[in-house]
Parts: sequence; C-alpha cells; structure tokens
Amino acid sequence: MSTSPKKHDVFQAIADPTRREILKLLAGRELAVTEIAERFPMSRTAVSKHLLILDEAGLVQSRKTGREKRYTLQAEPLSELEQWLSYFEQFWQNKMSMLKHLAERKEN
Amino acid sequence: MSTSPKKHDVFQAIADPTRREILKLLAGRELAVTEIAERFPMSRTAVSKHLLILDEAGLVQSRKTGREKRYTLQAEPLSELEQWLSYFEQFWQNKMSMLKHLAERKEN
DNA sequence: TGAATATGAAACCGATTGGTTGTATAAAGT
DNA sequence: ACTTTATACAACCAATCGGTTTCATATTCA
Repeated sequence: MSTSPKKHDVFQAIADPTRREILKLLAGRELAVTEIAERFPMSRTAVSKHLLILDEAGLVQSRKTGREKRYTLQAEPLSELEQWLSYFEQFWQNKMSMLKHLAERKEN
Repeated sequence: MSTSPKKHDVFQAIADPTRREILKLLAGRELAVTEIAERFPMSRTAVSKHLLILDEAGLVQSRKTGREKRYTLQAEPLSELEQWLSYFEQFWQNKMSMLKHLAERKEN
C-alpha cells in the first residue's frame, strides 16, 4: 500500500469544536474512551466516532489495555496546519502578533 | 446587537480545500467573483457560496465596483487559528516543554 | 460461572454541505 | 434601445455529518 488517501484530513478534523476539545483533553495525558466521553454532553458512541476521525487524521494514537482503549494526542500532523498558516502571516493586520510569532520562532 | 453569532467560524471556513485555494488566490490581490470562478472546475454560483462562507468567517472583504464585486483577503481572523495552534506546538516541536507540561498537570 | 464494564458496529435520522440549474436584476457596451 | 456581462437568489439534490439507539463481543470482577 502506497499513499492511501485518508478519508479525513487535519483541516476537517479540527473543524468540529468537540474534536478540538478532545485534542486539548488529550494534551499530555492518556485517556480511555469512557473517560473522554464523560466530559461531553453526548453519547459515548458519538465521542468514539469523533475519535475515529481524529485517528484518521493522525491526530491521536490508541493503545488497547485490557478492555480499555486508551488514546493519546499526536500533535505532529498539526504542523501541516502551521505550515499553511505561515504563508498568510505576511498578510496579517495585526503586525504585533506577527512580530511576536516571528520572535518566538527565532529560538529554534 | 452585540457580538452577532457568526454562522461560520474560521475553523469551518478553512476546512474546505476549495476555500483554502480561494484564500491563496486572493493573497495580495483583489479579484472579482468571475475571475475567481474561472480558476475552478465548478460553477460561478458554487464559488460565490464559498465566498459567502469566507465572508461570514471574516476572511475576505468585498467591495462593489460597477457591476462587479471584488474580493480581497482579510487574513487577520486566522490569528484565532494561530493562537489555537500555539497551544499544541509544544507537543511536537519541543520535547522539553512537553515534559514541563506533563509535570504541570500531574495533579489531575 | 455469571454479572458488570468497555468498546465496537450497524442501522437510522434530521440538518448541513457542496454542488447544480433556472430566474431575476443591475450595470456596461454597441 | 438592445444585448451582453456580473452577480444574486431560490429551489433542488445527493452525500456527508453529528448525533442517536440497539445489539454484539471482549474483558474483568465477585
């Protein structure tokens, strides 16, 4: 299998506010499906679907431990977004945030 | 009216590849609807709808000149995206700050 | 072993999305 | 004046989205 065409890309994945919340939740820790679903006013199944979409976009990783499936953040694919964004920074109205961003980046 | 709840936010607006292309097209120049639509394999009406969504997200500005409606990029709302992204940068660029982040939320 | 728990999978549903065609209207060109 | 051009608006359509409920299947606990 070469480059299998992903059904969901990063841009689509983060378009949904619930999925963005899930990503923040998973930032720095590993959580099981139920633990994640507890935080949302929707069914576990719905959350599970969101996790699947995030997985397709490569934004989460999962690992089975016993009967649980535990998810972790995989932030790296967000670099695609960052790269896309960087093109537009020169068109910013707010020069300050642009300069700040540039300065922060200098340390790399 | 205070802050009118926008029907489309930035995250949704950039989720579609056509709209992302339109934004690139408008980077640094002003184009009329027809001029934009020429570049895409779809009807002018379809492109017009994409422009409306981009407008709702504040990502383009329009100005009527004669019978034309000319659009320009308004990149500033992308700062919301940048801000959102900046939270996650530590999870793929810099392992040290990632470890720091992990330590900070240990008590949960 | 039997009950409780964690998850997945399938069928379904209403709303939204991304596109179309057709019609209307205003502005410009001849 | 008439035609062409630029655009908007409305109706329509199939596919996808975000959610639900129901059922099946492992795994763990008592």
